[in-house]
Amino acid sequence: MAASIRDVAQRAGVSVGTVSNVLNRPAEVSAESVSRVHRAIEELGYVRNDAARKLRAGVSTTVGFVVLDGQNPFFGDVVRGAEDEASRHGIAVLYGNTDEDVARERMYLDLFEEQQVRGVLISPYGDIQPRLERLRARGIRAVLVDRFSGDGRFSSVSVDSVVGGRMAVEHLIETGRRRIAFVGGPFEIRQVTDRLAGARVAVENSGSPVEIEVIATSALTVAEGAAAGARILDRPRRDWPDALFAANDLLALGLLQGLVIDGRMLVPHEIALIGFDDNVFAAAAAVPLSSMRQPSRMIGRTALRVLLEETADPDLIPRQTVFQPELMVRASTSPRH
Amino acid sequence: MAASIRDVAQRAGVSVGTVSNVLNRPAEVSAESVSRVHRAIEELGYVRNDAARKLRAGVSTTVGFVVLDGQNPFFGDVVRGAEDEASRHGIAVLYGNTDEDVARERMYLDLFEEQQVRGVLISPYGDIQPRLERLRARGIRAVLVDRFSGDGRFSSVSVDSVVGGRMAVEHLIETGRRRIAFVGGPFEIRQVTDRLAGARVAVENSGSPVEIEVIATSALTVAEGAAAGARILDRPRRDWPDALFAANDLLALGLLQGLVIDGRMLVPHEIALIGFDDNVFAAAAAVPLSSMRQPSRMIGRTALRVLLEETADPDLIPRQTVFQPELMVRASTSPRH
DNA sequence: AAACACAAATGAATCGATTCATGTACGATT
DNA sequence: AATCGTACATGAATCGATTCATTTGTGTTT
Repeated sequence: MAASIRDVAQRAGVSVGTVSNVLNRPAEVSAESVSRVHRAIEELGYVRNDAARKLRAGVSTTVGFVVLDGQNPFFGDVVRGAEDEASRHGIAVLYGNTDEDVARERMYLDLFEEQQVRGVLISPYGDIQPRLERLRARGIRAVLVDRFSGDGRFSSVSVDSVVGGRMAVEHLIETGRRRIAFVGGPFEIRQVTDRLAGARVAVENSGSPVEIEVIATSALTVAEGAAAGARILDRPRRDWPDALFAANDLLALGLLQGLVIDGRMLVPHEIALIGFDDNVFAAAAAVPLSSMRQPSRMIGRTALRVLLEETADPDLIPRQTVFQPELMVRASTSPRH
Repeated sequence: MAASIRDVAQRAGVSVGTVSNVLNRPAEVSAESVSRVHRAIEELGYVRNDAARKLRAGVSTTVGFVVLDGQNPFFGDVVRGAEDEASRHGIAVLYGNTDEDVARERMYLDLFEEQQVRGVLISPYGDIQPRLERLRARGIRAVLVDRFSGDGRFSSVSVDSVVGGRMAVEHLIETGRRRIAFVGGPFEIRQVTDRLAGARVAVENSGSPVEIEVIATSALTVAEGAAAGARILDRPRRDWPDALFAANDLLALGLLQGLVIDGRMLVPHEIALIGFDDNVFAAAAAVPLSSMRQPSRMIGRTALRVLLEETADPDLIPRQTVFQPELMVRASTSPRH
């Protein structure tokens, strides 16, 4: 059997209370005891039992992160940022992927509640306000990630998607495009509707006669992007848009692939293309992809930091952190000639 | 305060033992009691305290997964597969990213040990055999992922990288290439050396006068791939290889980007290119990328299943599961003309 | 020498779920 | 009527770390 704190105490010739103090508040213990206890720990290969610790002290060393789409490099980066910050505090990130599925989302929240995690980061899909309220009643705080908390009941860390959508389309208009299509969906995802809303604002603000249409997809994936691209090419040429704004880079990369005819890229000469997220593959695409950069890692770090601050001081009122996206101009939106 | 099992017992008018039985072995409890207990649980919003459960029963509902490179879509898929299987068993995956850093790897293993996870999945970087032995001594089993366990002390689930490397280069040779460069590194990563070894086998087996050189990279990333591509173009044209085998798709996609001159792709006409992993972005690249497909999700699922079987029956002896990679031929390795 | 202050160490009580030896009730069997 | 078997239910003991009221020890002050 693994050594317990009692074994360590016996070996070091001190009481269990002292061992616990060495572990948790060494300043209150004599140097002599500290070193004896450490030696005993070393010799026995003692490892603290987190379950017992959590049970008695009520503190947990894990936070849960419920992620919308684990395949998306953007979320990979966000998780990575949260993890970086967490590891600095000796905290582990329990990670759950919902894949835009309400049942899975619910399951992970249940699991985290049983585990009594220190707190929860979540990029929500369904309407989970009630669940989060319940968690809070239990003393588990939540921070929304990549999603603004409309009513301010929870803290959030996100990027302004409306502004991002506007900037993207303004850029398309400035470079001379007039027939713009927004490619994205499903519209249950808040980021999608926000980006579209921003796009519409840009169109309305432009003095020029710009048209915008919506091409709906059923998911934000490469495959859906490619399919949407093929659908566009099926139309008579005069009905083609001259610019595409994809709701994220996965779609955009799929579109890029779909917009190849006989090995000839239509991008950017016939059709400009801009994505959202600026993931690692955007710059690396054969036609380097213009995109709206989100500080993904920073979002993760910040969300974790906010969460820890809130759990440290439960009286803190929720706050919304909003980052601004940044336009990355690359070849896929070069003006024609 | 949150309701405990005692509160539930009181409300339902039964003993705590009965409540526990309802939760864990309902067959041994009368239907009457079951329904009363369920009603009480409902009314109180009772949620089981996992810490107390783990402390007493010694069973954990989490497994740890130590991942080499969380940014890599390949590992994203593997994690996803493990998660799918786990959620089916009501188990959560604690996930830690090492980013090819020995210290981080160690940190996560410590954390998992404290948490007394049910078991550990790990795609190892450093030499962790001793750590895993120690975990086992504590009753925590480990399964190696994407890495064959040389001495058979642990179970493993992986793809035969040597065979994969051989198949990739055989394909290059069959399509008429003769000056092959292997692009990859660091060589601390076992998969890299295995793939190179396979490549060498293919060269030796070929009757033809095929040359192979090694272009080393310091990481398996898109950026490193692009840099390697630029280095190749810096050479006088007669020293160019006519085919590249990249150790993974991230490198290959970077190479693709690097091998663009004045908007003209050198791939596949001047240089053929094949990657490894067949990640989502491979098929979507502007020059669709030939690659060695690994059943990534299946690897994750299988690893988790093996782990659960072993923890259920500690007497099981370790077994090695090896999948075969599959050659996906796309435009990037088309014969010239 | 007595009184006091302070530092350090002690160990029993505690967190909440599980387990298991023991108890109870009731019908079946002799 | 006595005995037995079965089905349920009970509740005290337990897991291991933490906490805190108490004790012990040492030095200082009067």
